[in-house]
Amino acid sequence: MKLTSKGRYAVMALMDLAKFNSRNPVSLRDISLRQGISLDFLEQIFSKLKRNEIVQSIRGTQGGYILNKQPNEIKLANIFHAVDETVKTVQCKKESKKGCNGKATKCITHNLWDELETHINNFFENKSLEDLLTSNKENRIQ
Amino acid sequence: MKLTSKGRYAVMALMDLAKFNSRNPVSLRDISLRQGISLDFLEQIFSKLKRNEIVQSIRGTQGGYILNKQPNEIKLANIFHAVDETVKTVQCKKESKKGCNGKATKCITHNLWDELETHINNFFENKSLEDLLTSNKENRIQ
DNA sequence: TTTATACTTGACTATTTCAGTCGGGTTTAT
DNA sequence: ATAAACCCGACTGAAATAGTCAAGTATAAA
Repeated sequence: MKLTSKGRYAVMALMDLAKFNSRNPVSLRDISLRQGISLDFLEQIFSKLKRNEIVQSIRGTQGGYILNKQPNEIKLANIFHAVDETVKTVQCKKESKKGCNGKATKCITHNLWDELETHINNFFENKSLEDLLTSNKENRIQ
Repeated sequence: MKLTSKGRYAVMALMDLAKFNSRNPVSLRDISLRQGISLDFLEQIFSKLKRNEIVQSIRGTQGGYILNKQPNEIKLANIFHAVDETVKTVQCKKESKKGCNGKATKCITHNLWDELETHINNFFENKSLEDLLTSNKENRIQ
């Protein structure tokens, strides 16, 4: 099981954004430099974040992005959902009509993955950007 | 984030094994047919399960595999560990000496992934094969 | 003792996903 | 005007995944 970089970068970038979000928009170039993330990749990510109304963009010189909500209103679940980071425990989820493994019935472990998915989603839904910022401040990391 | 088929198959196969484990060994061929998993792939998986002392093998005609422990002693964590299914939330784990993203310090989100990893591992460590069998029986699936 | 069943091992491969790159835009403050 | 920034879609190399394939060895049963 693994999380992809896209989701991780999205969280890193949004934390960065929240930290420097004092009035003025923050450019992706700045985030790219501070966090060590490819600028092109960041653009892809922010295009999705914008579409999902997590950030607003301001074009032109001196432009950049700003948060579209308060940090405590932005849950990890929202972020991951925005960048298509899904918790697909297992393929049987997709073709839920015909059942798993090509058979008519649900596979023997189906409920397990359901449960796990819920377990992980709970974690993501109870964690906001603000929570991350606070715990980050306490620990004095970067 | 996703779980691979190897881990899922391992769990399916062990549940199948536990169910039909009344005295006689169960052949991979039977499991393959019942669960719709490639025999060759099952062989790879069971080679690991054996190495990790989760199952025992009996060679020759009428041979097969049997569980090496009671179902309540086999946790999901053991199974996943055996088949190299790891919860790698994020790459910064690997090179923990030099820090994440190539910088000297931990990345801004490091603690988050640590926490998530713990959260998921708790789930796996508190779930045994027996638990799965019971809840499966209740739901009358397959 | 032959034979069929079943485990054992390691190399190979097609497909998909990931993480990013590249090349073109458009908008707007200065 | 021009440079800084956002915007957008296509492309690509590398790695991981999900198997396949081939060539064994062990053993129960006929």
